Amino acid sequence: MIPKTQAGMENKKTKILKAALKLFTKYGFRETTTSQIAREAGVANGTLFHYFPTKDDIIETLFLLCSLNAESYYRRGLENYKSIKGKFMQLLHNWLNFALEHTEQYLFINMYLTSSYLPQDEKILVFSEFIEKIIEPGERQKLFKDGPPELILEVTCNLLHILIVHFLNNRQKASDPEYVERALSFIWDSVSNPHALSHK
Amino acid sequence: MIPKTQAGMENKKTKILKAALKLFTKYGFRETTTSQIAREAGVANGTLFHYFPTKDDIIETLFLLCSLNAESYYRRGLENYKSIKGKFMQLLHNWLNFALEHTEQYLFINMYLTSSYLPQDEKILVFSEFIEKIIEPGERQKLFKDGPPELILEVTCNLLHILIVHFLNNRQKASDPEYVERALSFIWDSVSNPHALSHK
Amino acid sequence: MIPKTQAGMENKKTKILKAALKLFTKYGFRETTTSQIAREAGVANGTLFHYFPTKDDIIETLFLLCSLNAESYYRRGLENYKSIKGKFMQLLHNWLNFALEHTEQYLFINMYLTSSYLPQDEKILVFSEFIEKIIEPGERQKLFKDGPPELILEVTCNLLHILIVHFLNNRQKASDPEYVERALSFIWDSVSNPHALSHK
Amino acid sequence: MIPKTQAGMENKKTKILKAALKLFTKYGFRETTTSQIAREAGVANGTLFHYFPTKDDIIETLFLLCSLNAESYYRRGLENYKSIKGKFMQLLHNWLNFALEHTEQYLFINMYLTSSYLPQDEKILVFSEFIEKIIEPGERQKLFKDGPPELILEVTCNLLHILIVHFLNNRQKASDPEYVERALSFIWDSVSNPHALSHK
DNA sequence: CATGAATGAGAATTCATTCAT
DNA sequence: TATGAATGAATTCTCATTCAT
Repeated sequence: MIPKTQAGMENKKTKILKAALKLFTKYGFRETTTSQIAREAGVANGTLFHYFPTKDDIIETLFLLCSLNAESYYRRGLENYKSIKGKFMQLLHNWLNFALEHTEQYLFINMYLTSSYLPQDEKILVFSEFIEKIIEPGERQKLFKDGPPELILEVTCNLLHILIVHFLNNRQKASDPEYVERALSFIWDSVSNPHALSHK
Repeated sequence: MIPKTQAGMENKKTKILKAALKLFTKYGFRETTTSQIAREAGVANGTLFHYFPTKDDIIETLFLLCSLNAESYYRRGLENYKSIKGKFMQLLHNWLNFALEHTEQYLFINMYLTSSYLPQDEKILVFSEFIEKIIEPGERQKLFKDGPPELILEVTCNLLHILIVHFLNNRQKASDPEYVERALSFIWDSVSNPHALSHK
Repeated sequence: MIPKTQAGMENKKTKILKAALKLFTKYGFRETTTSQIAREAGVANGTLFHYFPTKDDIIETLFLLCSLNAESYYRRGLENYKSIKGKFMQLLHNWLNFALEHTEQYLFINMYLTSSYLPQDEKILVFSEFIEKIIEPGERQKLFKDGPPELILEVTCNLLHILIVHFLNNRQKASDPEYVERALSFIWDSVSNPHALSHK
Repeated sequence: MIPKTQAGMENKKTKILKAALKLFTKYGFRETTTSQIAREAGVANGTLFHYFPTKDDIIETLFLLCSLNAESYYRRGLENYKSIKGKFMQLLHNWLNFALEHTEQYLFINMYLTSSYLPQDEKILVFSEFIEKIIEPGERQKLFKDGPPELILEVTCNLLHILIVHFLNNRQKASDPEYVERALSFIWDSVSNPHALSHK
């Protein structure tokens, strides 16, 4: 995730971010103190504030970095699919892979988006593209159940999250493509219109 | 006739719990301080600790009370249904009604179960009965999708929560029995085995 | 100054204010830390913040109290004088007496009004009455030199301050009424119009 | 020809001093941080400490430099006057001119001498010459009011400061020689013995 | 039972200063 | 000489908890 550029200089910043990522996902935002982060990172307390003026800055920076990394995942292979359902399913796979390969980052994004630590309006909508490219076109094709796109998004994200947590706790099952496929289809089944002719 | 002193005693304890419930659900566990609770309850700071040795005790007590109240709701009318699906759907209705009538209590239970304020292992499993009475029998009848009962439970609870929040924000829709029925069926659709003959 | 009411309750608050008054006048606002004040007052660090939410609150409270005390001094005997000059001179004596009897309080007021620690606009004009009752009427009678009333006030206050500091460092001279009278007349000489017939 | 390296060296030192002078007079000693000074000077944080081992060193150096500059002003034209009053008045004009032409330097000297940032005993008496050459001889001639020379000095400096601030805020008035003359005479009137025959 | 003053262990943050390069 | 990353002691302030009354 965080670039490991020219040694020394970025090193401490990286260490701080790594420590923060680890502790935040383990204990929560408020439960993690800046001195814990500094200690875990092996730097002095003041060093942390040399790089990040406030605790919130660490959180925002982490969110930005994790989002960028996630983005590089969730676009993958979308062009291979013409159908909405194909794109939808691919996106679920992409998120799952991201979560499997960058578990802390995935958990951090989830924490950030659901936390009450930060005011709602500061949260960037990472999923706007998902709505624009998949849900709204899908609705025009009557592929999804009736209801506001936000609700479809909510249901999708939450079900996906549950399944992701399931796979994180049972990593061996994540190696079985068939099992994964079946699990992820539940999501489509939940939000798609059963009467639609979704001729894949 | 209830003796005055005892009434008084219960009064303050109750006031504290009510204040805590209100503030916790509004601002979160860490964001609510014990002195805020005392002020809201109209009692002295020390009085709060007379009844509850620690802040966590208030939270635990509230969870217990809310759980008991919830329990009295979610058993309602279950005996009217023989089929697993009937019981399952009734249970969803019960939770929804509980949330509509005791919104703060419902939100508190949800907060408690998802919060990182308390270590995971302290959280009591409120839904064990749900698993024993509905999911496990249902699985034996192949009514549910394959997967561990905990996963079915998780999916059910999360979808239900999303819908409940939707209804809390759109209370007038909650008065339309047909709309409610349709919304809650999505949950059954998500977790039930489509190939099962669920002849109610 | 600070009321010593019913023992215990006010005690700590009083101790804190006394300690703050002493340290602020000795070392300045920024140079005095809240823990120094707490230590000097013999109370715990948190106790200080139990009574005063912020450091600035201590300063504001002290200023208010000192101002009230000063007020009770600088009105004394003014009614005995009909002439502007008589009132003017009496006021100088009153301030001097206040400074001699409540040195720290006088120094605190002076610090507060000249400090850059607090934003200008928060400073209450303690001398508005002086301008209204003495300088402006005096100007209408052409008793003072030409110039904005604020400048007359400034010169008066500054000269007075210099003399007060002189007397604080040479207290025995303050016991010589003649010497005091002569010293304070310098101020009148500086700001009064030499051509005016100030027939006392 | 000035060697490049040396020029560079002086350059940075000068930049730091200029930046410090600007910021100190604008915000105060404690309110100005060393990194603000470095930033304003356009040098690295460490560079500042290469030239000045401590923050206080910057302040002391500035005071020395400003004092030297002031000195070059306040001696000007003194030799044209034989009388004490003539010299006294010339000195006031010199200070005023210094303040008008080097406002920040004047304000810095004033700040330095009145600040509680530095312990009293570190403050050097800049005005010893004033006392030796003007006040003490003047007192022997009974030109000044009775009182210790330090008091005469204090009164003079403070009144002068008030007037200087007045002129800094009303620079157009400083261009009117007659107005200036009248304003500065107030000072002489305040400290001089009215019974003395000050036949210039 | 009830009070609320008192506590003190941290919390986030600041900043003059150091030091390796 | 010049840099700027790194430091850590100190600062203001928070808050769950205690305790004498």
